Amino acid sequence: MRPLQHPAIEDVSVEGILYALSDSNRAHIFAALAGGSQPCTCSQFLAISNQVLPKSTLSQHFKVLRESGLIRSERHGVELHNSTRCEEINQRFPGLLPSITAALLAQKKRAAAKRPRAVTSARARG
Amino acid sequence: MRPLQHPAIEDVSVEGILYALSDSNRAHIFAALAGGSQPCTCSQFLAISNQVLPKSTLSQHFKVLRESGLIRSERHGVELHNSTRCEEINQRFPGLLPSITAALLAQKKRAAAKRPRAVTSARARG
DNA sequence: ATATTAGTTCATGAGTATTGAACTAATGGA
DNA sequence: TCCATTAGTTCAATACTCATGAACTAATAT
Repeated sequence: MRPLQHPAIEDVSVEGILYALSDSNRAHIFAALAGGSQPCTCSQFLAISNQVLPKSTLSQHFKVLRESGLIRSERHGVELHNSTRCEEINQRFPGLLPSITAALLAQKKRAAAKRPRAVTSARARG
Repeated sequence: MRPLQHPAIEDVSVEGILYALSDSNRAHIFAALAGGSQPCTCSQFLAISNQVLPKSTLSQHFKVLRESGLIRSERHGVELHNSTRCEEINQRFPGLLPSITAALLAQKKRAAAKRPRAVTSARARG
């Protein structure tokens, strides 16, 4: 299995970051990684907000996050340990990730307040 | 010609905003609208950073920006006057747009410093 | 009326996303 | 050592989305 590729921090683009986080599932994964203190495996996200994702799909999402520079993945035995690259990115683009994370959280809270028990659709760009 | 559709501010999603701005051309257009003091027409952007865009493509880009809630377009005679909805959005998602705009600007400056005279490619997500 | 200008819609080819199935690689037993 | 299990990747097929030339609409001017 070929080694995992991570872009150098100077090759990380704003557009790439925005694109990676423009998908609800990826945004969810990233928020969870950013919020937690420990690196997470991919399969911890096989279920996201009431929907089950095929693992091939999940693998692609992690690949997009990794190639955008948002996360770092390290192989430990059979699993991957994923963590964010927030510090590096925050140095390069100060305030960008915190404000996106805050906005996603605000949106989530508001949605939760509006519809007590419902399903969040993926790729809802409207 | 059917009237232009703008989402209500409470229907604007973070994902939609991030997606709209994940394209270099749209990000460029939005930054210009945000930076300038006057509403701009679409055709002012027929040329963007050394490349010429077909007007059908440009029309689609404005549609995406409009439907994401980032801009408002008003018909004045035969042309559209486009302006941002930054104030509304900043109230709903404080700090989000300023930090994205700042990051795009920082990236642009850095790129300009690195390559004295070159062409910026569209949809560069790497 | 006709021409011009600004922007939209449509059709199509190119590109990208999703996902089941097959695969690889690491590890843990018999 | 060999087989099973587990975690994740790759492949292939289908479905979807994007970019763009051509045809169109609507407003204005001549």
